[in-house]
Amino acid sequence: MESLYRPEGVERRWQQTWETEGLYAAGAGRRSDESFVICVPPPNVTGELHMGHALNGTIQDVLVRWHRMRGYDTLWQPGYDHAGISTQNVVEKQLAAEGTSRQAIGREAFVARTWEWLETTGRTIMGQYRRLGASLDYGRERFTMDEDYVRAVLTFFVRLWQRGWIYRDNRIVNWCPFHQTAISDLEVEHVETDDTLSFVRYPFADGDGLEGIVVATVRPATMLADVAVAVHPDDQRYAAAVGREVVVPFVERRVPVVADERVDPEFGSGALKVTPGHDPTDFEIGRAHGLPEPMVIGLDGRMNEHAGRLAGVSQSEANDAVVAWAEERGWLEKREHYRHAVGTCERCHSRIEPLISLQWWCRMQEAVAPAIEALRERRVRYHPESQHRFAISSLEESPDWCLSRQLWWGHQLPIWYTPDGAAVCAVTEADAQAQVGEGVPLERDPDVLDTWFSSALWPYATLGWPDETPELDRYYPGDVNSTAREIIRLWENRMIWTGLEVFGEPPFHDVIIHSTVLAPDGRRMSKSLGTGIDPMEPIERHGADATRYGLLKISSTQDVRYSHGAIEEGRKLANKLWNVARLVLANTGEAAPDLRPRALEERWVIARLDTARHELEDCWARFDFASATGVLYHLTFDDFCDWYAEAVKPRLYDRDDDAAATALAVLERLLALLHPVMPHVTEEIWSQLPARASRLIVAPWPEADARFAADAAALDRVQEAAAIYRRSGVAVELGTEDERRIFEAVVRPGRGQRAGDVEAERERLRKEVARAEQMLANERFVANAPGHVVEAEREKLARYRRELDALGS
RNA sequence: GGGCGGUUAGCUCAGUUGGGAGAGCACCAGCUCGACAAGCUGGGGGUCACUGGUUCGAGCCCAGUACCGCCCACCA
Repeated sequence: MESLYRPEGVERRWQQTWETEGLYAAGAGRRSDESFVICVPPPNVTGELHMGHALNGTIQDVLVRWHRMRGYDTLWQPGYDHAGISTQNVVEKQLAAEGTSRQAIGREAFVARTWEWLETTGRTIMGQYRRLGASLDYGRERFTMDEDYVRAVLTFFVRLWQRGWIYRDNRIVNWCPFHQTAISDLEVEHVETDDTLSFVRYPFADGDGLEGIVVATVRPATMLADVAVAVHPDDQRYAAAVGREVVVPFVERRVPVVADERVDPEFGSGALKVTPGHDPTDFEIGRAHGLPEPMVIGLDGRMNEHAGRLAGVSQSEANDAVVAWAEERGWLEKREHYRHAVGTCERCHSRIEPLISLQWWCRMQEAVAPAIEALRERRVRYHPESQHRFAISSLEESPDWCLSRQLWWGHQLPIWYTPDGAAVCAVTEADAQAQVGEGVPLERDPDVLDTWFSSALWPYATLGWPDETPELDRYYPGDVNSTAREIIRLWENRMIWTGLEVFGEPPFHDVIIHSTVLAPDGRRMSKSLGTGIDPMEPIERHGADATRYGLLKISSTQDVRYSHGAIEEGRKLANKLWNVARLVLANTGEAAPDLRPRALEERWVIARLDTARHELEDCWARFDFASATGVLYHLTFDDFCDWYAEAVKPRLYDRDDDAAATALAVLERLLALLHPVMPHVTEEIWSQLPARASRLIVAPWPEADARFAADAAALDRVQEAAAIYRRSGVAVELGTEDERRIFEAVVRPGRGQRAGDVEAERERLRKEVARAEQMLANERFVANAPGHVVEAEREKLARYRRELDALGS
């Protein structure tokens, strides 16, 4: 064994071994009927592992490995999301580079081309998960476009249809002119943008031309589709105007002035031009007042055929034309700089065009009610608690879900139209035909479903639903789900309500919302900012174990900075472990692991290991992974290496059989405790221990062992004496042979120890004594402080006095 | 605008019923002994963002302020 632990080869070797030996598969090492199930958030099939995946993968793997060691039937379900827009985007770009387009090659060829691309280039992340040491059951990989999965999606859609929650309506949507599709509110990214606010006068139709109402707009081109001017009902400035008519500039159309509470009297002039066709608020006002809904902007983002002489021109040209027209007539009051948030497509960053379009929707209110109840009753709990409240309020606010997308890559809607326009919904065309009768021609709706629709079924569609499968029976409902904060609405909440809809039970009982990992400078990690750090880099440099440890260590709060130091600490820990194992292995001869504690340091370290076991279990149960790393670090460095190993070392050199057998046994326990976080180095060392019954990955998690709990403080006197000696050079008298032996072994007095400063140490202790005396002399403290606090203070005082006494005065 | 998180050592961060300010890294010094390309030991270094309040006692609880960040949001 080399003295420097080199993770590269070791980690890859174990990753392969575990997988080929079937130890990642569901049920490996199972010793109990209880199951433990996590489904991985299906990454985009086009994507690569980023830091968030690495942290999330580590968190899930720790829980899975811990439960596997405890004998649960564990299943960690892997797979991919087809990522509708994203994937279509990639392939379209390729086609563009080849001088063609999806329209040119047609839908069938396009979909075939996408599949082809996926086979060659997609699906890279699971390889990266393997490199992280993630013990997913890779043999069960599922894809949201698998044949069976598609059937699940369509079946669920039909179910919603039968519930009466699916409807088709002309409503305002977020239209991406680049992707040529509607996208949901949640896919719109608001970006601060510099703009110009134009104040334009709308003269009264029956006035002399100078009077009128001034409105403010950043998009003068939409004036062509204005159907009213709205003011707040309580706004006295305009009270007299309500009911009159004004003339829309440029188009010179007469429109009414209406009163509506959605208008903010504080903004601009307090009057709002109403354009139901191109603005969400205006759309609502329009519907409330029964106004028409003309549109002047087309699906390509340019002015359409209803824009009169501006038809075909760009919006910015149209803006200029309208403003110029108003200015010529003196109807332009002013223009001012204006900075505001503009909706953009999160994939292509095109400016979103709100426009009215005919789409399929899902009514949400009734659908999510059971989920809200489940969350309130804590049958599902989000962690941390703040996210639980957020999840509930998100569900309460659920707007109807726009399900249709004008894409080709995805699950085509299971809806067919008859020649007279009636829509029927069925999983297969044959079923649809049966509904309308033989001989009636049917045409399938060309749209596909929102990508998140299929993700919402992930926990059970991966287990074979809608068929009744043994997997579904055994592994649904699952246990935990872990994901990023930003997809609580998009994914997490939807899995909960669909699971309740189908099974009456939520798909898991705990949801971990993990930290967002920011760049070291505190900015968001992103490719476009150049702040991204590829997790493969620390993995290759310092090892997956070190990276896992480091990511868990920093994951204490909701936004955390990536820290190289934390990963470095993980590397140190792995190296330390490796070396203490060398010490033990090199000096235990033919001994086999057997717990035969004969000496103080052995009973003590067993007690310490048991305390750490308990603390770790507590951490895992509370999903407090950051604290767990601290427990492991101090257990290894301070307790195991600095005290136990140093104390027992001379006995190992002397070939003490009991010490050797015990050393191997306590090392086993240490490795088991570390395994969920640092699986590779622990398995590597484990494989070199004699008499292995199994791999560490499926070895039993240490049982509670309270036999030596009373010895947890056994080294206190020695540790006290060591501290005094190291600072002052004075060796304090110790009571027992064991204590003196350990002191000699660990502190090694006389070997290069510098003189120390006795007087400085006395002074330090005198101050402590004085402070403690003062505390205890304070009657209010003694009367009000909890008993254990006062008692602790008394003990401290006694100890300091003892130590001072030992130094002589 | 709403919600949430953060502000503690040079850096990254712990600090869980309020009870002597901590860790890792970095820095300085000593040691080097048969695991440790290092390790061990000791040390310097902090108005716990700010202002009030509650309390015998506040990093922690309350009110407010200021910055930083994340998410959400239709103010044209």
